[in-house]
Amino acid sequence: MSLRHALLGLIAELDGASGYDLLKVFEISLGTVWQATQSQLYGELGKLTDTGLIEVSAEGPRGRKEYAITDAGQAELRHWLVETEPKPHRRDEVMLRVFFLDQIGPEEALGYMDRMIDALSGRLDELARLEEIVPWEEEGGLTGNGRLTMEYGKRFMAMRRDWFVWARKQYEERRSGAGTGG
Amino acid sequence: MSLRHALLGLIAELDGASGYDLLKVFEISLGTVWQATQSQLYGELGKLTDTGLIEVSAEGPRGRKEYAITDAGQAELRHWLVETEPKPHRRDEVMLRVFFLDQIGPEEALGYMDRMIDALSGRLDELARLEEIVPWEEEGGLTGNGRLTMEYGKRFMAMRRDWFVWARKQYEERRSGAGTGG
DNA sequence: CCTAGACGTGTCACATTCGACATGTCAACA
DNA sequence: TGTTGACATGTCGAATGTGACACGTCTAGG
Repeated sequence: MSLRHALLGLIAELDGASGYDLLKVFEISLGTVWQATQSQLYGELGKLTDTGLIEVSAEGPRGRKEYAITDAGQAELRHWLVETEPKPHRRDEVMLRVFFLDQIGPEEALGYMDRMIDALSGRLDELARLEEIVPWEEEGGLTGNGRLTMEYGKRFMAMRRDWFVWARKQYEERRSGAGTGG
Repeated sequence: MSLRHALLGLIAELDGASGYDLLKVFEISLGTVWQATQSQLYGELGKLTDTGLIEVSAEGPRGRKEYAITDAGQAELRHWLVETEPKPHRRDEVMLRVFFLDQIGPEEALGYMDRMIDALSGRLDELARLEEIVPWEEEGGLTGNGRLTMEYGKRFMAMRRDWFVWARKQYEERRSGAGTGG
């Protein structure tokens, strides 16, 4: 269960963040690699506080609670980072559909691939635009890792787009091959 | 919820498959894009049968049940494939850790990246070996899509490995830059 | 005959996740 | 003064997923 560790890491980096702040980070910055809903987040903050891995370091207006990581939390974060191995948890709906593309007509299958190629190209454009806007040299915050993640995002989208272009070509070749041959 | 549709698609392609057979497919062939545990799978087969999307087409030795897709199931599968859009559900523990690599010492951070590079290289070797062994020209089954998935797996692993190599270099440059500069 | 191992189905308790709902505060502006 | 919208925290039920357990059958080989 990594939401716990995502929160722990975030609180360690962003000192004095509230649940609301953290939610924004999940939406914007961390969202590429890990997602969390609001109810999940507040629930987990409660559990982490109960377990003593984080603590409420200050309270602000509107019931705002600012969190800080405790020594126990730091130890747990470190343990997770250096002593446990990540297990890839593969679950990809886009690729799952590709698996069953035989089940629908060729027009629709090609349509699906075209839509995916368009969507991925769009995402790549967005990323390129975003990269120009973001103030990379700014102090504090996650921009160091943000840059790495941004590059990963770009490579990932490009790889997928290129694969779809290739798969589409394969599909058409198989199709025309079966048509003229046999 | 895509497990339902993964099963539906599989039963449509592999006629007369049992739960046990399907489990093998998840372990070997489909595992790259979608995972399922045994308890999940049998549970879902029961639900699909109750809903009338699949039916038990034959019973074999050892209580074996063979499943077939019904017209309603075919319609549902088709609906899912052509009329709904996949929502990417990003959750990647390996990349999540990268986000928090600042939290540990440089030796350990570089160690993590090296381990990832090794692991990915290993996976790529495995895939190359597997590709030579698999009888691609065989009739029936998933080899058509298997080939697409195989290529995707190769590109995905290679992309990640290359990214880690790049990120490692970035990390070292930032480190020595901060050390000699400033 | 016995037994190991593949084949085969199923349940149960627990944890995690999701989406919707409920509640309230503070600042800005008409 | 009223109201809009960002800030802010929380609960609840239902769906999903995980790992362990429980049970029974058929085949090959010692």
